[in-house]
Amino acid sequence: MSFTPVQKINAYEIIVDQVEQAISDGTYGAGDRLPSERQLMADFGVSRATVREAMRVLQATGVIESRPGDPRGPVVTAFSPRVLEKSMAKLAQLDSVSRVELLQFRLLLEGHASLLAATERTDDELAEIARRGEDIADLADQPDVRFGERVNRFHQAIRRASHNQMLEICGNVVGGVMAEMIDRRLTSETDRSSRVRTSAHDARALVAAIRDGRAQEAAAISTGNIYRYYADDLSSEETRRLATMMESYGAQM
Amino acid sequence: MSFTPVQKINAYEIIVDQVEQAISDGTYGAGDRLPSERQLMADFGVSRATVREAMRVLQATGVIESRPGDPRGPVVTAFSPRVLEKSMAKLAQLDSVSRVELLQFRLLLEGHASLLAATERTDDELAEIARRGEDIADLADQPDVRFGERVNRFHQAIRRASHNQMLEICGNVVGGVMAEMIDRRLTSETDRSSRVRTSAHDARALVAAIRDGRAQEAAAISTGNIYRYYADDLSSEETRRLATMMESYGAQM
DNA sequence: TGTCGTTTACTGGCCTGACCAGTAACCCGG
DNA sequence: CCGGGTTACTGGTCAGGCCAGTAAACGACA
Repeated sequence: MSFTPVQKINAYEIIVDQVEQAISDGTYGAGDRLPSERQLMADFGVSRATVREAMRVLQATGVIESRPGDPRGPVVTAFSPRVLEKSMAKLAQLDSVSRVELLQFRLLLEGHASLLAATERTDDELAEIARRGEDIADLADQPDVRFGERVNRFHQAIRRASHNQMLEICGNVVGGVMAEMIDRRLTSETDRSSRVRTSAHDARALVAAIRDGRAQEAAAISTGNIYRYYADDLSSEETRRLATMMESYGAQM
Repeated sequence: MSFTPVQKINAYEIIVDQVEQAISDGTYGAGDRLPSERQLMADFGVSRATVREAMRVLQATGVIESRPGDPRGPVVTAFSPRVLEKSMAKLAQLDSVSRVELLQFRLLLEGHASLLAATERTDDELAEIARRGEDIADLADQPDVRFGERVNRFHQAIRRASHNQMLEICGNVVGGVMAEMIDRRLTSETDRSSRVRTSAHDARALVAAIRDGRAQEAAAISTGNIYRYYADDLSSEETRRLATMMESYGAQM
């Protein structure tokens, strides 16, 4: 016989749980309106302060949105990756998550996004990918535009064409975090222009591979490009930890 | 010239931002104590209700923990993936995410976890993996123990040995969601025992591959096993969407 | 009849002030 | 030096109130 530890639950938590339950069992769906705070206060038999704390939590976790003055009450929001992004960004910036881990994870996501995009993409998506790819080359004449962000948009189009939402969202998060890191670090102009050149070149090759459905090649190009971007800064230990993964994609190191 | 949309910021949000800022710039670190609500109320020049709403948000996002009666005030918590897990779980349970997408994503994570574990694992981790693998075989005599959960624990040990926290956390979430799906669906006893047998067999092969550092093989076994588990239920279209990925791991379909 | 401003009845945001149960440091008697 | 009671705090919750904002209902005017 085992005892389960008693965990005292605050009043506001009960409200949060009930609302989440009501949403997950379909009582409320995206776009529906919750009762007003004053109504909830009567329904749950608690004070308004307690209701408000519960609303704050639901709002912070991306479950509802509320706006002062709207007589229709708080609205149940459709899923948005905002919360996911924030917590993942926090994880990524954490000291305990090393650069290698982040890079490994990114290679993994981008590699497979390219792989899937090569077979799943529609023609419209291919066109969008190609357009974003050309945008990178244009960077050569635009010294003030952020490089990391532009490249990330290219990869974003690929992730979308993978037709896998989990992959897409997670990739967007990690890609966004790393793009920001790049733009914060990139200072030297000569360095920038050389990076623009190689990235634009890789992008064209990648677009071609995706166009022709050469999935493995697409993955190899994609991961190879990302890898080479960071290669200079890596220690030998870090390089070793990436080797197995790069090999699995058949990419050049 | 572009204008940025005005975004009204609530009082509590300002408090949240300031506290998060103070933590990210090192003013407060894990384990440190925030001032009491009454003190913060004086510091920020707001009412206690507002301070409390801010505290609730910080608590919900896993930044602080607070306990009634503690004269030392709320404690700044070390990062915990709890929030990330929750939002990830929400993503995985999203209706718009299809079975194939979830399975694709899982194959991706488990495949690379096995790949990395083969080269990065310590001896202790290998022992733990082997132990969890044998636990699966034991299931044959324990009809009441949940199959999906047990297999997930095995994979969990592998994910841990990959030495990549992002991979580990995401894998745990997706693995957990799918394990639950399995246990909800698995009813027939003859079906169960046959699945136990094949899974136990695959687990032994996987442990051996990881032990010997045969990374690619480990990934192939891992993904192959997971795939075969669901293969019967897949439509031909779903099978097609998985083919490219399975091929990239060199796994049998 | 249809349009457009105004009213109105709400909404959420925030404040004040209060009571309670819990905690841990402090202090004092042994 | 030690142990138990005291005390000064903590967070949890409540009641009631004011404000600015919103949108729907309304009514006047064309």
